[in-house]
Formats: sequence, structure tokens, C-alpha cells
Amino acid sequence: MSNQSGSLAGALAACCSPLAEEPLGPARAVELARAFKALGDPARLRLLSLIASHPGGEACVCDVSDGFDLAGPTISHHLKVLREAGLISGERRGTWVYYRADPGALGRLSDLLAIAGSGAAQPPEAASA
Amino acid sequence: MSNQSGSLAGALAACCSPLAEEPLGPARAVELARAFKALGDPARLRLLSLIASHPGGEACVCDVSDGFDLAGPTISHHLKVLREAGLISGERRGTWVYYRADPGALGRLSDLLAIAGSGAAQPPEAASA
DNA sequence: TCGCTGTATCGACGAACGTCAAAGCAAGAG
DNA sequence: CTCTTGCTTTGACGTTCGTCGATACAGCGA
Repeated sequence: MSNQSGSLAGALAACCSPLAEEPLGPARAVELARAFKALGDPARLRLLSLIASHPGGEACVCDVSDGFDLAGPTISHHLKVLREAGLISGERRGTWVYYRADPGALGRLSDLLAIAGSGAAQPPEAASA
Repeated sequence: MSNQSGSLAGALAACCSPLAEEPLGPARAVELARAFKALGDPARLRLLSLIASHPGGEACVCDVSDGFDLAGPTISHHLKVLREAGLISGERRGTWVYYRADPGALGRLSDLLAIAGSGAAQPPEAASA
């Protein structure tokens, strides 16, 4: 399990001019879409939030499972999706498995949207709308 | 068509403490997930980027369709998904329909991830673990 | 008016997704 | 070693999604 079992190891690492700066090539779009798709489920969004907001910055599955109406395997599945998207990493310590959010990956996704939201290609409606 | 035909009109408007600050309630998770899901497709990501990066901040469907291997109806479908997610808005001017990215919606999604990526719940891995 | 071009909706198909129960593996307790 | 607990994997089911062709609508020009 270690870090990421998936494919995007470096996908979010070598990131990307902001959305509005240049058209975003097909290949990069595929990798970024995989990350956003991982965020595109309420359960995963809550899991990620729960992990990121947990004291110490990490949470074990047992901490996180309470408050969900989902079966154990489903939780595990969602955590795997987040892991393979490079958004969290998991580590087994004794009996329990601890997950932790990846600040870098989240930050890069944030940057991708941020600049688009504030700066580039300045919509002429500057102050309006 | 006007602005958003969909459901999230205000969903992204009244946004949200950052991901790592507090656990993100179920209801809000559903609405945010809808936005991220809209970003979770390579074609839509490229479309959004193409629109956002287009000179003037807006692009008509014809501008955007070139360079895609997708049929017309499919492009139209993806634009509709982005529109219903509140990420773009469309306006018909004569024969053509022009789309424009919504900086506010993108910015709020960005903020949601940004703080999580930099600040809160500071992972103590610095010294501990 | 008719026809043409640009865009959207409809209906259908295959693929991917979210979910669960059952079974499997890892680690500690007895 | 065996049992129990925590988590993951497997296999299956129904639903949603991405894609397309056919069709319909909107606006312009002849």
C-alpha cells in the first residue's frame, strides 16, 4: 500500500499551467480529470475532508468510517480511489491503517482553478457580473 | 439557456469552509461533488480550459469544437454539464452561442482545495510521525 | 418563402461507477 | 497455534455516464 498504488504518481507532480492560460493538452487533461473525478463523489469528498481535518493530519479507517452509512468495503474502495488519484496516502501501523491528505496534490489542483478564477484571459466584465 | 439551466445555481455561491478545516457536511459534499464531477472528464476539462483561455474570455462552440474527435452532440452535452455545474455560462448571439467561464465558481473550488493544501491541520510529519 | 448552417435535445448502446456480501490477508491476544 | 479484530480484495448487481446518429430548433441569407 505504501504511498500510491495507482498510476498518477507523477501526474499531479509536474503540474500544469493554470486552466485559463493555455488550452490544456489532451494527455494532461486525462490525468487531471482522473484527480477531479476522484473528488466527484460526495463520500470521497467527505472522506478526504475528514482525513484532512483530523487532528494530527491523519486518520485511521476506523476513525473515518463512523458517520457514514456505507459498508466497510465501500469505504475501503473510496479510499483506494483517492489513493490512486494521488490525493491521499496510506500507511499501516500495527493493526490500523492511517491515511493522510497530500497537500501538494491538492494545492496543485487548487492552483489550476485559482488563476483561472482570478486572473488570466481577463473577462472584460472586470467588476461586474 | 441564459445562465445556468441546472440545479447548482447557489450551491457554489455560498461556499464552504476549506476541506481541512471542518468535516464537510453531507449536503454540501453532494453539491461540491457535482461540480468536481463536471471537471472529472478530460473533454470537459479541455473545453473549460479552451473557453477560459480564449481571447476575450469567451468562445463560441464552433471555436471550441475544432481539435476534438467528438461529435457535435457530444460537445453540446459536455457544455451542458459544465453549465449545469455552474462552471460556465452560455449566451446566444445571432447564429452562434458563446460560452464563458465563471471565475467565481472556479475560485471557490480552488479555495476549498487551497487551504487544505497549505494550512490547516498542519501535518506534524515535520518532526514527528 | 425556402433552404442552409450552427446548436440543442432525444433515444439508444456499451462502458464505467457505486454499492454490497462473501472471502481473504495482516496483526495482535489468548 | 487459534481466535478475533481491522482492513482489503473479489465478484456481482443495478445505476449512471460518455458517446453517437437522428431529429428538432434558431437565426440568417436568398
